[in-house]
Amino acid sequence: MDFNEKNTALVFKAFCDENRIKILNILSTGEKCACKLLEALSVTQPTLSHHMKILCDSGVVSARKEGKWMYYSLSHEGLRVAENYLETLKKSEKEDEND
Amino acid sequence: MDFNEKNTALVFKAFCDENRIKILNILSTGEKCACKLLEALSVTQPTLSHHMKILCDSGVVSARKEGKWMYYSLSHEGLRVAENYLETLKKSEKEDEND
DNA sequence: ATAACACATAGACAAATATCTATGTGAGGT
DNA sequence: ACCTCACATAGATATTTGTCTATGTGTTAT
Repeated sequence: MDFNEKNTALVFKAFCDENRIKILNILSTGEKCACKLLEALSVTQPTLSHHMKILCDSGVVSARKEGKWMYYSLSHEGLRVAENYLETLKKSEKEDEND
Repeated sequence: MDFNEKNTALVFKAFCDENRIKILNILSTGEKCACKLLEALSVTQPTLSHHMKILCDSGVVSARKEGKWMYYSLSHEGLRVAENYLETLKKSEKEDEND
């Protein structure tokens, strides 16, 4: 479980933009087509595409192509990386209390 | 538990910069003085100050003044907000499976 | 009171990022 | 083959952000 700072920051890039949070919230209700996300977001299609790339790169979202459509969904493994980091922060603190 | 997108993004700003991750990692071993953080970071003092402000604003770090020194530590409540959001994402997904 | 120290704030600047328009790509339908 | 549709990529631009130098503020020591 090696957390270098750069990678950790990359994972959390997924969560530090308002539009991406909106996207994540929508995906939390299940897999969605890109066109559905586009309807909900008041940005242009290339802008959505840009955010989806960041979300996929961070590992928090996974993509699936079906014909001409792209389907996006939350990645449990990606979410777990973020959760694990937060957990690690808390755990170290507890260990410190024993010093 | 109202998560508006802007606030949620704000909380996660804490985690999406490499230097701030370094700071959080250090704070995970317990409360530290600003000067200790400065030693560890190869940035100038005002830059550190800038990052500490972001971390405090996000709620993930809390500050304490003692004489001329500032002491920073992780805030469990702040971390919990981040954790809760991640948890919410996963939970909604599960609920969706029952549709 | 003055000086020194620890940190914050202001302002400048470069790099990164979010957004757009225009265009490319690849899959289906006619 | 051609067109259309859904999405990606390229490139331009404005905004945001990370960093610096210079300076301000408040605390402690002399």
